[in-house]
Amino acid sequence: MENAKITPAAEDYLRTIFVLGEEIQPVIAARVADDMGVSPSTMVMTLRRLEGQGYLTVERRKEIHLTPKGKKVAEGILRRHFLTERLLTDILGMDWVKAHQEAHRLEHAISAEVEEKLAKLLRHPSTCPHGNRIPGEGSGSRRKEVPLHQVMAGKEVVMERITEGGERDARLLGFMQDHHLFPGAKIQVLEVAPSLGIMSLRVGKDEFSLGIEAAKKIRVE
Amino acid sequence: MENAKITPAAEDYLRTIFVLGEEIQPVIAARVADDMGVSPSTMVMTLRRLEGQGYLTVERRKEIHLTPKGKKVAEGILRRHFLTERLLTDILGMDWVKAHQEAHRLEHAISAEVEEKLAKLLRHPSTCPHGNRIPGEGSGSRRKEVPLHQVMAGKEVVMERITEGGERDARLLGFMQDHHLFPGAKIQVLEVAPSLGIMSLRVGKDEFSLGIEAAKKIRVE
DNA sequence: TAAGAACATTCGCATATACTAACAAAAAAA
DNA sequence: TTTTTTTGTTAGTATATGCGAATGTTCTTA
Repeated sequence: MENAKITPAAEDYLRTIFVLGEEIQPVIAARVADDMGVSPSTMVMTLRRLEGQGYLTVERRKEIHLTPKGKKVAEGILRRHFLTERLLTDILGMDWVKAHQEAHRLEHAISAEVEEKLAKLLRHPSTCPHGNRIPGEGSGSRRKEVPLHQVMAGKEVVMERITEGGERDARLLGFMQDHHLFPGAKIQVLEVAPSLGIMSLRVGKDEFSLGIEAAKKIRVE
Repeated sequence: MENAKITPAAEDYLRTIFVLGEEIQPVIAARVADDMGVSPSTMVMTLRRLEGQGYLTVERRKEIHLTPKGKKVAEGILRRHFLTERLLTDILGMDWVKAHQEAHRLEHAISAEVEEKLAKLLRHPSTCPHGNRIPGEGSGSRRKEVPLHQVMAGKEVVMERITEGGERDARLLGFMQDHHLFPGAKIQVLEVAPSLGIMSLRVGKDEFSLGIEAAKKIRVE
């Protein structure tokens, strides 16, 4: 087949569309443009190119759907992203916050062979440092997870992961690092105040508040 | 200053010009174009851009000279290239031949911070796997080295490095790997036949011939 | 249903990179 | 010095990415 070389930018679009598709129902150009911080006109052109290259289709209702080919690219880039994050944190000792940004650049330069060696070196980790599943490692034995903001006051839950979307929020990541909110951490939900858009949490002996919007990006239990 | 972001392609040009400058006297557009496998017209346009951005100057005699700014970029990319090669060979267990090619892509995606962590993890290696000095590590305590093709028959020498230019020759790299011609290897020069363009070597108990042209890319003693 | 908000599209433009083809200039060889 | 070879330069094209401004569509909501 036309195993045409794909550009970093195209990989980013496909990844975004894929990730977005796991969170919102109809993935539409405006959503993607928002997410990528790109103008509407650029979006139109890019979608045309990607459609022409067989990575996706745009339905009558303007819904964007990845083809198997496009999905494969998206999962591949996600996998390399997560493996790179693990390399950066586990082997190079880089912190949570930066690892994501750095991986975002490196992921496009990693070949199938390096990807393989990396997975081996890291002993085939099943998740990235932020708790997200690494495509292609282990089966989908994902426990039932709940967004943190839906947990009722009084309950204790275990932090599972930050969504892919949340990973890009450096401030949130930094905040979580400061409060030791890592995957596996036990969280006590003290209070939920939707009217204020805030919830109170305790991790260990540390009590603090978190915005509901931010809590939506954290999955627990 | 105008700390403009530099593109991967520009980094490659600057690196090539820098490396070429260590091997041939007047670095001229045609040389660089050859080396990069790019058309003359592309070369002209690119040189204009790079000159306009203050990375280099083109003298009256068409000689290309890097400015301090350009040299800094070139050394930086070389340093990241070599560190990446070490990561690939020493940590990931990748072979000599592939490490170079892979590093060539990864080097452009490595930030100052990752570079630092990498150097630390690798314990500040002074050379790349092919024996080339890593800029910024240790002083220039380079022993006097000689191109292999200038060694007279009967002498025994120690393999020092493959030049940066030679690193890109995958065939040569593979050949050397097959014959255990790594930095530090002892080489006995059995015969030199310039008329045939060939010289005979012995490494351990392995005797073989090598082209003079290839030998020029190997530095010994 | 009419108005406004949200979304998509077109147009014109810009940059970095690269090519071919034609042509000009300079350097080296005969 | 004349010829040949090597180099450099222009011009015209192309692709991938991106922008803003103007214009259409479509959807929602009052």
